Amino acid sequence: MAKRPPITNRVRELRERDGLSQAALGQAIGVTRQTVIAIEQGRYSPSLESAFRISRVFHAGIEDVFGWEEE
Amino acid sequence: MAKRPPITNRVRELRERDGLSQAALGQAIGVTRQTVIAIEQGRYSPSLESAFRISRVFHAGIEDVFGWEEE
DNA sequence: TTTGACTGTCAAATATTTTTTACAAGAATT
DNA sequence: AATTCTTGTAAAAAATATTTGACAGTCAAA
Repeated sequence: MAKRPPITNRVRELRERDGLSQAALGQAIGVTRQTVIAIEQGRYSPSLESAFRISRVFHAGIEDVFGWEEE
Repeated sequence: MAKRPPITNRVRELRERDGLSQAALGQAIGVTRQTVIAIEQGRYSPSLESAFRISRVFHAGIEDVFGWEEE
């Protein structure tokens, strides 16, 4: 990836709110721990599929978890 | 891609509602015509970034355009 | 009947996301 | 002190998304 995507997310905040480890969240949505780390750190934006799974774990909508920074 | 993703979308419907060609939509969101075709046909799900851009073109939220099929 | 705009397909190449494996360090517990 | 859980890093490989270029069919308009 060239640059950080114009997408923000509250994954870490919500994950800690629910007392989940990165590994546990990864398992819940079907990705590895490293993927969770990369998403939390904003190193890349997840697939739409991962984004849906993540938001559903938190019983939220995608746009409650992920934000769009206008360019 | 192995299988179709569990994601539905109303891109074609909204695009036609707004009288946009596939090429015009692609240009508006910064992807090629072939990418728009593939998304409309559900051959693969877009990146979260493309999904945001698409929904904003239609002045809608992501979940107004893309649907999640529970598995 | 030809031209242009639109949609579709296909294959190969490139870019990005995700996995796998391994190693390291801090905090809490035993 | 040793163990366990958690987070972090890194690099290579694999999977998936996207691009590029080319060719083809339909339809409406000129």
